This record gives sequence, structure tokens and C-alpha cells, in this order.
Amino acid sequence: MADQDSSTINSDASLEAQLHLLCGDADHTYSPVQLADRMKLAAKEHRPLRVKLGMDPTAPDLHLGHAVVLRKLRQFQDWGHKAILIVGDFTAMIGDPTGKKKTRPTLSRQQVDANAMTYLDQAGKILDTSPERLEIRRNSEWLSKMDFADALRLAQQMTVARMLERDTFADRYKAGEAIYIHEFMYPLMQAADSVAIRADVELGGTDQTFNNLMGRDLQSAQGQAPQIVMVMPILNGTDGMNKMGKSLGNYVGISEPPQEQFGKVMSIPDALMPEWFKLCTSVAASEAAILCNAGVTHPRAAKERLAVEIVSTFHSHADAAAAAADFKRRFSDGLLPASIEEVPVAPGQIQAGKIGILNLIKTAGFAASTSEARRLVEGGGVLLAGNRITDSRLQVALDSKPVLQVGKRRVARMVAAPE
RNA sequence: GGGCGUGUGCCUGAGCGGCCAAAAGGGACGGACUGUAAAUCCGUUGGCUUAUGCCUUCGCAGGUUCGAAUCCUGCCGCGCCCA
Repeated sequence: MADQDSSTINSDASLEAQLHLLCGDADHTYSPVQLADRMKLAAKEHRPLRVKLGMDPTAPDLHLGHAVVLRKLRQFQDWGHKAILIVGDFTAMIGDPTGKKKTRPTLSRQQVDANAMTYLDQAGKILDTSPERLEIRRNSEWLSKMDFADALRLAQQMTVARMLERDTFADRYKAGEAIYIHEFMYPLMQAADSVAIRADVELGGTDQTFNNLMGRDLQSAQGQAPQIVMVMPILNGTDGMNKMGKSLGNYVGISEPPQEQFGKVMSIPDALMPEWFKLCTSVAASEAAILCNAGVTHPRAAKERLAVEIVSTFHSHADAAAAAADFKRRFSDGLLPASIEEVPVAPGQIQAGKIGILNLIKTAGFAASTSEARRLVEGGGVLLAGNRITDSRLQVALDSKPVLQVGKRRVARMVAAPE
């Protein structure tokens, strides 16, 4: 994260530099000129820009994809600006049409609060959470007060044709999926948020472009200066193919343990490295270029660097170094991890001093069903005390506290629990 | 409101009375090769204390049949056309 000297905020020279850094890795800024003007204006008025970011109160598990936008927001904070986090508790009743999910259940106030806390807990690893740099608002605050006439006035801001231009709606329409009328209100509600908090800038992913631009229209219509919209590229997931997301399991979670994060980064396709360096780290573009040139840097070394950078963002440097060492030990040297979790086996599961291998695998949590465990054994994916097991009927004694391995990643030491 | 379609396993998508736990592809998982990369190859991909066995599954509920994912009726969802 760039740490800038706050005394330089108002100088014109630094303004150029700020703009360059702010817009440099964004997918698009509507528009850079307006942003420059707004920054000058704010400086003149001796106030920070109000930079808005919407958060979904139903998805408290943040990942690297969220981090891309959060990092951008942090950058604004570091230049002295104020982050406004909008908890979309009211909009959550609808569900973002961008997603594939059906209408969402209404969340209770307690749930919203709890989710917001979880969110902040994670986002706090990236954002400056001091009150003068961060404001948190829930949009039910103003949206729940609107009546039907207000809603109709909102709806006048948009045409059906324009709505249907959106890929998300167009695709669903073609695919024969349901589109409900109220989903059309979603962008308008988000736009109303911008009006309510008088946003100077709104951040988001490129998938939010339409929604965020709607804020500009609405602000103008209400006599406010339209917000500048900055959209960040959507980060590809660990599979290198799809947008990072929880449902596809191709994500690196912000609150995952260091080793987990490290391993996931190491598993991404080489071709993904430039994108990740750019969007997930502060490594300078020139250096990243050298790292990603396979002729100069071995891809494995580059990826290790990437992994260290990313893990360090969410954990300490020491944690990242330890994760790197552990990774090398396990996957380069082929050794067992330095510390192995012990899994107790209940006495009831053990008969005549032994337990079936399939049950053992299930107990370790390495298979969801006996059948799955059987497949793993028969497929040659199971090692017990270093020996490959092929007999699914094998009865195992736990006296020696054997180490159970399933595949390359799942390891546990199986121990008979005391009576 | 009417007509015609359509609803299958994680996803796409065949099947249209028995040989269907259900083709094929994708994904995922395991194995080989590697750098936990890519490419390639092999295996697995509903559950069950271990099975030429049983149970659950083809939108939901009934029905016809010795027998249904396959036929009939109703309901629900989605689409198209007409109004």
C-alpha cells in the first residue's frame, strides 16, 4: 500500500501523481478529467472526497477479488480522502441482478449487523478504519423511508430498453431465466445511495459499471454534482478461467490461514501472474514485468514472490515466510509438514483396537461418505504412515499414531482418544 | 386468459415403457509426469460397515402398467406465440 505524505495532498504536482496512481490500474474512470477537477475542488474547499463503496451484507466472506476494490479505496484514504461504506441491507432484499442467485430472504437487523462486523473485520486488514477516514452507513436508513410515489419517480430515470442492454439481463432473458420487475429497481436504489450520501466518487468492479453510472444520472437530476465512477477489473480466480468467487471455489480468502493462501496462489496458472501482480500487490509494474518474463525469472520463483506478497497483505511478513518455508518442505522436498494436526478417534469407533480405513478417512474429514473414501482408497490416493493403501477393508491400529494422507494436501495424525 | 413447448445428476445435455444410478462433454477429485503451472495420459464422480445386494434420485403430487426419467391427470416454474 502506498504510504503518502499527507502534507502533499494539496499541491498540483502531487495531484498529477495521485491521478496517475489512482487511475493507473483501474479498468475505467468516468472520467479522469472530472476526477482531477473534483480533487482540486475538494482541496480548495479543504474537505476530503467522499468515496463510496457498496457492500453486500449477505456475503461476509471476502476474498482477493474484493480486495482489489478495497485496496483502491485504501489508496484514496491514504491520500486523505474519506471512505463511505454502504451496507446494502435494504437492497439485499432484492439481490443484485448481476448475480445468478434468486431473490434473497430479508435479513434481520441483527444478521445485517453481524455480517457487517464480519465484513469490517476482514476489510480492516486493508482499509484504514479510523472514524475520520471511514464512515459506515446502511441504506435502509433512507431507502426504507421512501414511499411508492418516490419509487415511481426513481423508476422514471430508466427505460426498459436501457435495462435490457445490460448483459446480465440480456443473458438471463435469452437463457429463459426469470427476471422480475423489481430487479430493475436495483441500480436505482444504488443510485439513490449516492444521492443520499453525496458521493464524490464511487468504486466498484466492472460488473458494477451500469449501476454506478446510474448514480451519476440521478445525482444530476437532483442537482448534485455527478460522482466520478471508477471501476476495477474483475479478478480471475485461481483456475485462471472464471471470475473469482465463492461458488466456484476458485478464491483466496482474506481470512484464510497463511499456508492455505500461499498454496492457492502457487496453484494458479502462470499466465495469471501479471494480472495478480498488478491487482493484488504493490509490486511496481517494471519489476512485475521482469518477474513475469520466464526467460529472466523462473516462473516458480516469480510465483513464490507473488504468494509472499499476497500473504503478507493479510498476515505478517513472518507468517508469509513461514508459509513459504512450509510449502517448500511439503511440495518441493516432499516431506510431511512440520506440524501435523492430531485428529482424535472416539473410542466407540474402535473395535478390538482397530478401525476400518474408510471410517478413519471419514473421521479425519477427508471424505464426505464411505463411498467417497472407498473411491479414494481404490484410486490410490491414500497413504497411511507413508504406505499407499489399496485395500478398502483394511483394519488399522492407532497405537503408533499413524499419519493419514489423502491426496497431496490433506494430512492428519490419527490418535485414539482417551476413554 | 388461450395455444405450443420445456423442467434430467455439480453444470451443459442425451434418453422418450424394461438392457437407466441414467450416454456424452465440462468441472471436480485421485494417480502418472511436473514447478501444487500449462499440456498430456489413466482412474473416479448418489448413498449404504464393506454388497453379481439394498435404498434414494430424472420439477411436485397422484394414476396406468408385472415394470415409468420415459405414458396419463393435476399442480408449480420457465420460454415462445396469440389476446
